[in-house]
Amino acid sequence: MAIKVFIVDDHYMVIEGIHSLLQNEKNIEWMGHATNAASCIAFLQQQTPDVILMDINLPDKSGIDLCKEVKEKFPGIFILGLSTFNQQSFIEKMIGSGASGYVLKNATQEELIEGIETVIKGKQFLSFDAALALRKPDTNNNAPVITRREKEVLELIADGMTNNEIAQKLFISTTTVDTHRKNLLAKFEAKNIASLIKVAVQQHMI
Amino acid sequence: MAIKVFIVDDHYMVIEGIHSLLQNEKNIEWMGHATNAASCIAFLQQQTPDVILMDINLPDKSGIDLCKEVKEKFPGIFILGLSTFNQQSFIEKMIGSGASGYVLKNATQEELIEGIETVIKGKQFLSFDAALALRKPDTNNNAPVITRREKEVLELIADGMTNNEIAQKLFISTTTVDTHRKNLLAKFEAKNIASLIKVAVQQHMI
DNA sequence: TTAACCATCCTGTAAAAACAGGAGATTTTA
DNA sequence: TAAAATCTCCTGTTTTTACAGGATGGTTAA
Repeated sequence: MAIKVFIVDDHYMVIEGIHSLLQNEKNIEWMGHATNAASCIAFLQQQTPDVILMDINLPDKSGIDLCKEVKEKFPGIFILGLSTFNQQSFIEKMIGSGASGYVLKNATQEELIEGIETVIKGKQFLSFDAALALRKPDTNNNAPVITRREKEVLELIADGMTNNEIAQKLFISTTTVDTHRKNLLAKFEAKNIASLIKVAVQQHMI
Repeated sequence: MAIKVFIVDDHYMVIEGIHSLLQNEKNIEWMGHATNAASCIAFLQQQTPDVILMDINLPDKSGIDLCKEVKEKFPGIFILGLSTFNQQSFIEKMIGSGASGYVLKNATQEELIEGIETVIKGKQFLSFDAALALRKPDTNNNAPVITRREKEVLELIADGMTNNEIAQKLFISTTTVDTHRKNLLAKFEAKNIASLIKVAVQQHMI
């Protein structure tokens, strides 16, 4: 029996690309597509695919949230994440929300089909690059591990607040905020906040 | 005579999608694809397409730079930008670098073909959404227009350099760097450099 | 050909960040 | 439980930014 595949992505060209990659596979049945989370849910109330290929960037809600919703309402459906980003945090969140794996949009036909055939068996599938990212944490990635409080302070700094303002907002001393700032600079190996913010935004940490 | 089309995009699924959208068009000849700027240039030294569909995000250099390079070396080729982003600044830069227009990746088959057929005549083509973005300047987009020198200074600030260091690097006075910094803060309506850098990186200005 | 814009430079002051070098209390984890 | 990590706080000093309010010459575009 063919594997029933449905796709959710807001880019028509990606939908067409995947359709094209899968159309000659006898083992795979194309059920159609949705370009947003709402119409995906509407479709699932009518029909039940085996695997959903799901973008993490949708116009109405994030793929991570949609993933969670689908897994709650339709736990039997396997979800394979789909994204241009190769970010450890996204991969982890997607899998944390119930996805069985992850395929990059620059994956080949073979990888895509292998991914679908792997997750249908209940196994996990990670694209080559994605697997690499999970296996060696923070090698190329100079984004450090920061604590919850440090992240909180960092976000307020990035919003333009001074140490004093942050201290008042968090009900802590200005010197404490300064310490967090100091530790952030050390962890990022940054010379000042300007270069730190650049890296943090580029790494999607804020 | 069929229009010879070449595509540069690092996502295999997008390449497949466009191929699929164009394969039944008798008026269009598919020349193939490149997944990075270097192999695109190498291809152009062998063969000459009429239109290049070009992503703005490539692994080795930005589509904006590649666009400039192609137009210098092969001025007869028309370039149609291709992106998931619908950012005014990107559209403007792409066209400023010699592109004849812009198609979004969520465009339909009709839009894509219309785009190709329009630019081949030497006319400009802008996707519906892109045209809208150009028509209402800076409604959603709070990214200001900055000068070349300001951008240069901004990038050095984001790299962690102080006013003094930047002044030495650019052979100008520290007070001049301070003035640029002052003007940047005013243009971005930012309280300090931290919040400015955040916005600049998010808007892909640096 | 003016006006607008751009890049350059200046003096001065106040605020904030960066840097050094601590230390105590709590929470997490091995 | 003991070590490690985290969060909290402190006193200083130096460097850097931010802000105010100018000015000059050059380029560009109505």
